Amino acid sequence: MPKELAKRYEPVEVEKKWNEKWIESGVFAASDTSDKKPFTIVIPPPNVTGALHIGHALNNTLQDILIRYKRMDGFNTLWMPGTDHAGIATQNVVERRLMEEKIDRRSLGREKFIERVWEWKAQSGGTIVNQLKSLGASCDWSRERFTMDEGLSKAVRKVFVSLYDEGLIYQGEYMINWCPRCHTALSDLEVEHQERDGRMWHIRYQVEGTDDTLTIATTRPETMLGDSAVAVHPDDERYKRLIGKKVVLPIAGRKIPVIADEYVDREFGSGALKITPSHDPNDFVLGEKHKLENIKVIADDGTMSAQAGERFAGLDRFVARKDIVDQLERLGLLDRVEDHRHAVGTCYRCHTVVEPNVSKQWFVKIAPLAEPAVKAVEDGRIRFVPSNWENLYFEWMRNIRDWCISRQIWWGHRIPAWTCGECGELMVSEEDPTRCTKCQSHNIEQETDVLDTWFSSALWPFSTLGWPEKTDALKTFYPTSVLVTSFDIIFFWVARMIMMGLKFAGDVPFREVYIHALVRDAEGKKMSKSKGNVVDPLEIMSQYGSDSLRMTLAAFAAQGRDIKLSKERIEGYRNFTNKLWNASRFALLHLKNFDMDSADINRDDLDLADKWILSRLNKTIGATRKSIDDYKFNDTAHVLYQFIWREFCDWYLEMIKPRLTGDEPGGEAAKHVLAHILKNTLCLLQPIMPFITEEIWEKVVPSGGMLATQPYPKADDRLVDDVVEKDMTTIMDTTTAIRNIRGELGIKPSITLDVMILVREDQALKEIVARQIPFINKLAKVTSAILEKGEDKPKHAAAGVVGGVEVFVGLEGMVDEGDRKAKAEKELASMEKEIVFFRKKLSNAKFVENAPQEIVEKNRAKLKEYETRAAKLRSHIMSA
RNA sequence: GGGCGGAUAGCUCAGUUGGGAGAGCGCCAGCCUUACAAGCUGGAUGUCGGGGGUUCGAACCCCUCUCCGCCCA
Repeated sequence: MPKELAKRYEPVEVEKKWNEKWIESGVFAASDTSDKKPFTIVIPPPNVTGALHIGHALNNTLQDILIRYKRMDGFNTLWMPGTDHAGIATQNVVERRLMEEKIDRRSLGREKFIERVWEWKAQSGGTIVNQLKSLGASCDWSRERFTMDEGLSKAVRKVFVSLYDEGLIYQGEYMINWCPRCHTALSDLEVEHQERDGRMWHIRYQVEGTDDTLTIATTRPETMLGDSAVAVHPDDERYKRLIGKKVVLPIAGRKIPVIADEYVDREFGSGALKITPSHDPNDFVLGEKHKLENIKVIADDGTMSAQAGERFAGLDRFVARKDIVDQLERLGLLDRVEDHRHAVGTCYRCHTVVEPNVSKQWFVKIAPLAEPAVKAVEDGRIRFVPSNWENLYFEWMRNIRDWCISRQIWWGHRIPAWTCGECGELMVSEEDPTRCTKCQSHNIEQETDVLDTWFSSALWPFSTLGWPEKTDALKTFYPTSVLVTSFDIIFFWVARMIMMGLKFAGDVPFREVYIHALVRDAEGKKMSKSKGNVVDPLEIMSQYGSDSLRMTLAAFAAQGRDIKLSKERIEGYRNFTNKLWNASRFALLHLKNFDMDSADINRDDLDLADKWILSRLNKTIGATRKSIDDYKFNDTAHVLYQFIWREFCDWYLEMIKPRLTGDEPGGEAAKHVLAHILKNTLCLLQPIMPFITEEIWEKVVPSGGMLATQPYPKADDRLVDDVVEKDMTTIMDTTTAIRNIRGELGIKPSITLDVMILVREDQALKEIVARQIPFINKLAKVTSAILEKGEDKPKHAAAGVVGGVEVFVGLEGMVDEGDRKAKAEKELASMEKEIVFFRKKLSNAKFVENAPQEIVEKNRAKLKEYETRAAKLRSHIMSA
């Protein structure tokens, strides 16, 4: 027997309770060996030391909706959870904490520092996982992984070594992006370009042995100390005569050649380009081509190096810039200065301006990996949803450059390469060597660099399943079903997983990639702590409950558009949670002694409303399933919202009240249907709002299992009945027509009105309406009766016409005659407008000829309906 | 400079084989109506960014212009 619901829903307590119960009972656990069809998602691993932000909330809500739906629908469902070690970000956090103790990591030493990071991980690492749990994320938590776990680290080594052995990993001196603050190389992707207001300095270089000068233009005068040449276009008449000559570098006094290269854009700046191979990627390329000297004038910490000259060594690069400009000005070599807006590369972790730098790094040769990865998407083995992201993916993959994977930090997977101190032999191996493989010396040292965090993330879909071991989990769950993520990490992560999955796990890592929106603030700006415009999901969850947040996020998760979120928008769905609670409370009040397991809708005493709500339920089931299958979560939320609030609560519950309270027969049938609808509704809603539905379910079926393990409803087409829906619509419209008259004429709701209902032609409809009179009475607060043929229409009545039904609301002594007439005329006027519209359309021969018969008929029917309604109204106005 | 997305009610947004424009919030009016005032009932609201074209018919297809966002160089 069902139990009562508390008067109010208290989300915080309820959520805590179910989190514990779900996890204890193991309902989220997947089976490595099961006959059921698998459905797998690997979580995009959040930073282990991070905290849940609204983007996580959206990302994980959507995954959880899919997972819970599939679990209920009978799949062997695995949602693999875990966290990422987030090398640079985590190292930065720990460094900052050490700074508070006035400790520099270098003085602490590598080992001690790593210890501190592990300590910090132990201290804060559970936070985000617990936050995901409070969100309701139904991961198989027993399988939680971390990118630095032993197993995953083994996978990293194995991949590194085999790529190296195949020649796909190499070490070399190339131009990379250097963050002087994080003190590490970054991949191209990790550089964010920001538009900034800068300057363009035009500087005169003296041509050797003459009074002639050559003016170059630069946005970075401090790099001139490292210039190795000046380049001009070979066909540039202005400079042709200087090609092959030398110019004197101001301040430094070095002589550098003037070279010709078609790369130079004659229109840009002065048309003469200073070349600094050590500090500009394009100059680096030109430098290689023309065999120019690399002079590194900016050190790794962002200050000028000794090579920049004594006067500048140790100066910050931006201080040096100012200094150099001042000197040039004094020397009269500064031709002019222009304002110039340009893009500046910044570190994606700390937003320091990155310094292009030539240094020795490890790279992955990407082309051989990218090719099969492109093919996998081209031939549909991986599908992006929405599909337009495929273009972005192709675009990037076609222009992809080798991936710099070494980072000069300490926190991460240390590169498994060793160098012999005696003979210089380089050894790369999975196991730590104890001696040099060439000269047997024990004097060997491991590479100090660690790998880019994304290197290990790229293996996530199979490393978490036990690879390189051939585990049952891997066999059962790989390839995974879908990856859910946002577009900003398609390059960082999605593309790399595809490459690595194909290379090492022998198949695509996932069949589909669902790309969801970015969450922005109410004005559409990106949320950030510094702007102070963040919506904190934890605050929302404690204030409104996780379910309200989840429902809101789902409702706004339309494909292809960002989500603008604010508290007010969440309140609407908090109200919906409340509505669901109260409707369930009402239902349970009336189902006190009802055996919920016996709910039987195959009865012959069902009323119109019963059949209607069953028909609506089954259409809703179909629509809900389809929308989740299509990743249209906003549709899912919308369909359920409309069904529960507008149909179930507003109409069905109101209509069965007279039967439930015994004023009308049929109470038993109503209870069976009510129980059925309630149970199904909870099932349908569970993937989006797991907590409240589970809590209600416990009261609805105390003896049954958890809602999270119930089968997901399947639509039963036999219960879909369009005739019933049409009849019910007539009853609803009739009710609304009466309410409208009351409202428009300002009659108090407390007054019970007398209504006569006339159905002129349709005998079947007349019977249906007659049967529904008690319910119309209740819903519109009237006493109504069917007007028989020959009976007089009431005097002083306001008339309403709905389809085949006319209503006459008796208003004697209540309303001014003029008001009543005015209302009828207003309605007539709007109807006549419709009639004109349809007549015109139907009198167009071309329309009738060309439009599909179905559409023409539809228009004819509408015209006819409006004409009869208008005729009826007219006669009422005349006779009133 | 190249690419992608967006412009629909006051606000936020739905709207696919082209067939009389929708939701939520807000607004106006009226209500304690035995589940719910976080609620109930009724109501108002649109040159679907501008212009042109295709079509019997365009929010939707084509061209063009304007504005806004994002990504890449």
